[in-house]
Amino acid sequence: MTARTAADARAEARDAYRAGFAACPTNRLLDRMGDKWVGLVLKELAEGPQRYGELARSIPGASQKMLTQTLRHLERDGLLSRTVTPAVPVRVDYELTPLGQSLLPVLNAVTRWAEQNIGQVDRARRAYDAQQG
Amino acid sequence: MTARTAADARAEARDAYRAGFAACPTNRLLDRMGDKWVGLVLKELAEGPQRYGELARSIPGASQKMLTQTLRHLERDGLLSRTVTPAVPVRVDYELTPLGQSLLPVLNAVTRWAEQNIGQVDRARRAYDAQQG
DNA sequence: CGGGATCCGCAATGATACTG
DNA sequence: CAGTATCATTGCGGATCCCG
Repeated sequence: MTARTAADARAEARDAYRAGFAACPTNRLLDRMGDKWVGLVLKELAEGPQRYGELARSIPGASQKMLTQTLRHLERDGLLSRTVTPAVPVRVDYELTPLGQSLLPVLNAVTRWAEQNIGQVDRARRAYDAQQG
Repeated sequence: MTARTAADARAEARDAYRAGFAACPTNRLLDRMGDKWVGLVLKELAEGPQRYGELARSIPGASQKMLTQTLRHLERDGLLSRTVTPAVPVRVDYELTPLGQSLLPVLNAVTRWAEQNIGQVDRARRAYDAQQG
């Protein structure tokens, strides 16, 4: 059948919308910042360059894999730079780029809102949960 | 064996750290905002109250399930209110609460950075990909 | 020291059908 | 109209072993 059902139309609209959605800068950024360890890594590097091991010790919650993956993503996006110093043993330093530093104020805005309003959120959550299990 | 291996110690450190991590307001907020459709929904409701169907049409990329789930989460966190008007057919309106509105400037900060810097991010990404496939 | 490679479980996401 | 219920998928996050 070549009949165009309503479902087909909806599916097409979805796909078209999602193409635009994936390209939307805001959502791309939110997606990145929503990555579990991105916020922590940026906060750590905000205070200065650090070696891989230092980061790993500062953020013991992240597995090696996730820490490396997070660092690679941020490097790919140009938010931080990775510097390898050939020696024995090898030394690798991570540092925020100017672009990465320009993101810090945004991150701080998020942090400030979160700290100031987390109480209200928790109260709302308790009220919601109490009212209807 | 009751021997305490280094792996055990690391596992404990991880768990302890993660408990604190889960409680960190910033990460909780980033997690929520990172939810795929939260940004879109907030942007839509920023312009005024809307009915469920309006939202669904404005955001065709989201399935019914995900839209409803997103709305429920935001309602639970006290960021928006859900008003049911008993009628035939039923009418349900969603509206940002003051708390939800107070989050808009933060979201706008994210949007502004994203729009201004997405070009650099894309350039960095192309450079990274070109250099090492 | 700073990873890479691999395998795995589970939760997030989604498509579809049905309901008050 | 505004959902709920159900089932399928997939990929994130993680554990573990190995390497230069």
